[in-house]
Amino acid sequence: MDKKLGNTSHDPEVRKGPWTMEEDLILITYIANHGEGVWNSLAKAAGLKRTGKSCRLRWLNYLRPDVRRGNITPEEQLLIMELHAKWGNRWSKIAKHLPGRTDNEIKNYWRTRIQKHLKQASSSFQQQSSNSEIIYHPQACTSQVSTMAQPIETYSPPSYQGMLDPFSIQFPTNPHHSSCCTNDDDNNNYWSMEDIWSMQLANY
DNA sequence: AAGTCGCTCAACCGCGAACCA
DNA sequence: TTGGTTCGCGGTTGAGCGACT
Repeated sequence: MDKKLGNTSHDPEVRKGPWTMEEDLILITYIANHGEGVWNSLAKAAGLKRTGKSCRLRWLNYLRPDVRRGNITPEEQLLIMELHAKWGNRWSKIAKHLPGRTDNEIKNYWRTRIQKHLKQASSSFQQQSSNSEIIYHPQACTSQVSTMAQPIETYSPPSYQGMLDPFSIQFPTNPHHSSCCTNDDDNNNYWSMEDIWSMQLANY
């Protein structure tokens, strides 16, 4: 039993997995009326069969009205790299400097994009270059920052450029739309935050 | 067309910190 | 001070989807 939570993970009453639109609406409506915080009691009071933890995560990472969705901009990417070089994996701290971005989003972005490319870059670096200076170590919290003051595209070694194409910067066509949920025509199974918020406002 | 692979990201888990009675 | 509860963080997992074979 997880003593940190009011509910146990074995509790059949506790729902896990993806949130439904109905659950989202309940959570949004409840927070709109009562405010956020005290997540365990909030979950109970709202009638959600979720842990407080799950509610908090859902709200902070997805439902909050000020959450920015869409691709990370070059400026944001640059900032993430600078701050990561300074602080390491302090995602929440980094997220505070990127308005509308969540720690989870930044963490995922780092792991799936930046870290992967940095690893590849550094390995190709080590293989073919003895006089090049490795300017960044993904895991080194105290690594030099000064040379990081540019996006990956420009600080990467020449041998690395070719593989940057898929990593090239893409500006979001609609920053309010989640890339995974509303990026195509048939969103039968998904809903955008605009949908949810318009429904919530209608209920409010 | 079907199967496989790789990538992305939402969500979960475990732990330590903070808070409170 | 102590023990219980809640919060917040960082690491990890797994479903979904597109690309590739």
